[in-house]
Amino acid sequence: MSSVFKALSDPTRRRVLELLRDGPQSAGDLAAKFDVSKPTMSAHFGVLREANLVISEKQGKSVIYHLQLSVLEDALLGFAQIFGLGAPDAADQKPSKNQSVES
Amino acid sequence: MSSVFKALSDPTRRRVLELLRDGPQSAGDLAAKFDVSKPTMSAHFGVLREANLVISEKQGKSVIYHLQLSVLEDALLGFAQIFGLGAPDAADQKPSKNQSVES
DNA sequence: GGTTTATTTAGCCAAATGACGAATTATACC
DNA sequence: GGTATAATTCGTCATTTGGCTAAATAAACC
Repeated sequence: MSSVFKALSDPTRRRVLELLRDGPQSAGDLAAKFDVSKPTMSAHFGVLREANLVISEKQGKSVIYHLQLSVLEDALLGFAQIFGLGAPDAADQKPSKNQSVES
Repeated sequence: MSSVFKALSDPTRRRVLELLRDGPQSAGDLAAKFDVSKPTMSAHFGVLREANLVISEKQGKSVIYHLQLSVLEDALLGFAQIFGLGAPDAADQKPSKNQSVES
């Protein structure tokens, strides 16, 4: 769980996740979209993999990365819920925090 | 914005935010709840302050820290929304991602 | 003014992080 | 088998991070 937030703390890695939102991509295709070396990107992928934010699947000589949305969801919304945040949708005015979150 | 995720990447700092959820607290009172030295805690407070996740108010010889919930909300839910996450409350079954987030 | 109390700053250290180029591994292609 | 391509591992480096103790600052109290 801490590994997820650690992974999210780097802008390059957050960007990778955003790119993966549009569908699985190979390590090379992803790396091509960044200004850093491939070994560096590989290290970033490793951090994301270890946090289970992505899974990798070897296909031919490529490695395809898939986003694991559920892990991101659990971390982000799980943590948000601790603070009574989340679900800014009821009607369309924020009902603020009168939902008796504490007590 | 990146500073917020950076701040959230440390478990001690996340814990500080959780404690602050129950109301403002002095630096000393907060520090007493952790196993690290006060200077170390002061550095953590500095990171949280710089990310605007907390604000500090000097009161007598103490410094009172307040949680800035809105900043946490913007970062967490804002980022979650990029992925079509958020609001797991409609009725009570997750309607999953049929909300046509992309296309 | 001097002392205690609360917090931060200064200076240091070890470990982790993000970056690189070079070398390695693994697969495909001829 | 040999070569090209894709990705990772290795070794190195500079910077950042999180921790500490000691010193400095700030406010209250006698």
